[in-house]
Amino acid sequence: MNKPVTTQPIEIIKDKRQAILDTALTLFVSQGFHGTSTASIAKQAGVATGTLFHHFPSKEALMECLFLTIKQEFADALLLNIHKGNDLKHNAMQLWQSAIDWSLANPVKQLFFQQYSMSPMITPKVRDQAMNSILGFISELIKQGQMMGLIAHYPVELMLENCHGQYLAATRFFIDNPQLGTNKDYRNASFELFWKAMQS
Amino acid sequence: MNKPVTTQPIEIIKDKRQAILDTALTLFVSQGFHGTSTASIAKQAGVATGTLFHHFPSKEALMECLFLTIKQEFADALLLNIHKGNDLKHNAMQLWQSAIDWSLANPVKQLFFQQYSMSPMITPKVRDQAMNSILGFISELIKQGQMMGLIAHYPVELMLENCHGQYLAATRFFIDNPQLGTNKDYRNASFELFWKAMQS
Amino acid sequence: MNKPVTTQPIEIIKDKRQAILDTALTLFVSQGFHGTSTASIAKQAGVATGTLFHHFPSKEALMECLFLTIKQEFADALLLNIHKGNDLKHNAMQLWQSAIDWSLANPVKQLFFQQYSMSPMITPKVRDQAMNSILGFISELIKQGQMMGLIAHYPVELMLENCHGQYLAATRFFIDNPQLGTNKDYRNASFELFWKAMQS
Amino acid sequence: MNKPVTTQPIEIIKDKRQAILDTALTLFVSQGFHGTSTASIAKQAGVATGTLFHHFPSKEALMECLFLTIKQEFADALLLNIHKGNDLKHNAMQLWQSAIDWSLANPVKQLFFQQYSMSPMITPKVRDQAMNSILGFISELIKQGQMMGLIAHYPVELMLENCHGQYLAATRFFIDNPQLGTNKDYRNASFELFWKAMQS
DNA sequence: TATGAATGAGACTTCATTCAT
DNA sequence: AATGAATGAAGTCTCATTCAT
Repeated sequence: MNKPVTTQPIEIIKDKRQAILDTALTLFVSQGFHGTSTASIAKQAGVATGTLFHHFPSKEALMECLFLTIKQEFADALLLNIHKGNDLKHNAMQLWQSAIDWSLANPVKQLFFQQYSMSPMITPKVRDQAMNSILGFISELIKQGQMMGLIAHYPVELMLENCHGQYLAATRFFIDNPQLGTNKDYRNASFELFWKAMQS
Repeated sequence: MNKPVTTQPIEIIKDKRQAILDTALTLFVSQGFHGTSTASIAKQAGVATGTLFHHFPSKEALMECLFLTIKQEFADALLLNIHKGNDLKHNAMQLWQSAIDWSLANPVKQLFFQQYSMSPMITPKVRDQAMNSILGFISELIKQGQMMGLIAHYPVELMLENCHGQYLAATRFFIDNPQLGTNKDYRNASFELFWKAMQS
Repeated sequence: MNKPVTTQPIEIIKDKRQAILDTALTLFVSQGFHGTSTASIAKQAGVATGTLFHHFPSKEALMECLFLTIKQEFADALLLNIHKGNDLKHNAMQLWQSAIDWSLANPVKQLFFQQYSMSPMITPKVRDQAMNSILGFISELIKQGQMMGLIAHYPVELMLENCHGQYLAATRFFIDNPQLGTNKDYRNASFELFWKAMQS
Repeated sequence: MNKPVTTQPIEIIKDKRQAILDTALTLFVSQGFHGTSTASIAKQAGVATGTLFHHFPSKEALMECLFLTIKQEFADALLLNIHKGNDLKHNAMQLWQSAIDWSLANPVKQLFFQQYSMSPMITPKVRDQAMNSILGFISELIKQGQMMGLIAHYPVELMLENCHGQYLAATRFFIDNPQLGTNKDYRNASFELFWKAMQS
């Protein structure tokens, strides 16, 4: 029996490891981490139960890999749109809108963050690592702004946490109300709320 | 055998149902919902496994009861400190400080909210019910402020979500840094960030 | 607080012991012995869980009491209609019709027999005792008929078992098809099948 | 390590699924459905508890599978011995004797039928399906006999139920008195009782 | 007689993980 | 790399029964 030289649809060629990650994302978001069995991930991904454990040593490891992969995707999307100009507010706005855009383009991944960023499923070490690498340059922006007198002089760590909280709130709102995601008024309002809090 | 005139320590008299709720709170926060077995709750609460199910039909029902009970406690604490004066900003600050105070006085309960307010362990129906009954008067305050020209004219639902997000961020910060909870500068800063976002 | 002198409806006055027996009958038939908890019997009978165990030392004892009580009821109904005439076939028919009548008048009790007469819930001792006391005079009738040359000369124990089997089949049929219970043709047919097997 | 050329005893080669079915049959008959724990089935079958649930989604499903499997076995045994000759009574006798033979050769399976054919453990749907597929050709035989004037003209469904009842009675008798199973007189008597009821 | 909270053994079932193929 | 039958520990929940009131 010869192996036929097929030009199969992309989805079928896509390697099993990626299929497992994709399926895990969907199921973790819709049913929770403990509500999702490795068997169900394997089944829906179209692989055998054993296969999952060839690619990931454990369920926890799969979760960690998923978390870091998506965080990296998010960071890449943000970095792509950073054009350091002289206008700090403009830069901040671009960053904010990029982040909102990404969350609207990847609602399932954003829901994944909402659910798991703070959950005990993610070890603090992994969480902090992911957070800092992303919030690192936010922190820099805030310090710069303060030195330039454009940003209020509150403790930086408090402001950082506040940024994160407002961002989560905004994406939560837009994901719950998808039709407003393209509405200029709402989009601007979400940034203005944020910026007013920050500015001096 | 005479019935002894007991002056038992309060903790022992406290009924078993409450002991179960208290223990569940602690364990859910420290080990997660799925990481906590009903057997361990019962054991640590000093009751038999069957007793838990005598008072709560299921583990989920126990969680729901716990969530609503604590939300009510929080709401009661806030309502106690509302003194409607003419100065809107002052009123808002009192509310904000009451909320922060409560979270510092009840750090475990606050952690419980951080973990479960957005989790799939809580039915959307229950979550919304709890949210609306509490955030209801916040919504009213915002609308009043807008009519008086003191609060910015952004969509109310977006502002509401933003309030919640900033509150979660502030309590997260103070619980992670307990020694700053009594620091006037940090406390004021947390309110100022919030208020600046809101004001017109 | 005075106890009012009420003339309560019979159902409420009916003593709790009987209420427990009645409820147990219904539930055992509809949900099976193991599918029925003592708690559910007590609840539906309108008594406390403990009360059941004041009247019956155990669930098994309740079952046994129920079984014997109903068997006795059935036997009483049959004996009432026995008028020993000279016509053996006529006597047999009266007996047969009485039995069918009883089963139609007490369908739940008949279903109870269908389910439990042969089940391991009833100890063989109790079962045999109940059986023999009733089938005793059937046995006598057969022997008489054989001596008179009216009944076929097969082994009595085999015929006895056959009688029982045909009776169960007939009641099963009439209970499954209640509208045919009053149909003369079906009623006569059920007896004729039985009698033809028996006669010599 | 070479794969040994095993000539293992048949019992050990027999797959685990079958071992579970066999053990379940024995235990359900001797201890009842609810008196038999899935753990005890697995243990006595020599497999892990999980294995049972790998092959059968639930205890109920195991019961259903067992019931249908045995019913099929019984039907196969009957069909094997049907030789449609011209003598209807002879055909009926062959069928009757085959059925009794099967019950004597498989007493445990027959006891299983006695206990569970009418029990609430078996869904009415499953019960009817099994019954009809087997009793289907009995029904045809009766109709044929009636057209040929050999069988009494009573309602077919009533006669069918009667057949079943007499069959259960006969097997009950022979299983309770195993030494009479080979006794010609008793065997013939059991058929004659049946046939006399049927004939016109 | 009646109550119903409390008990704890034991039931069914799930599931992450392994391993021979 | 891939498979999927097998494992057995651990989880949630049920329930007959007791006992202080």
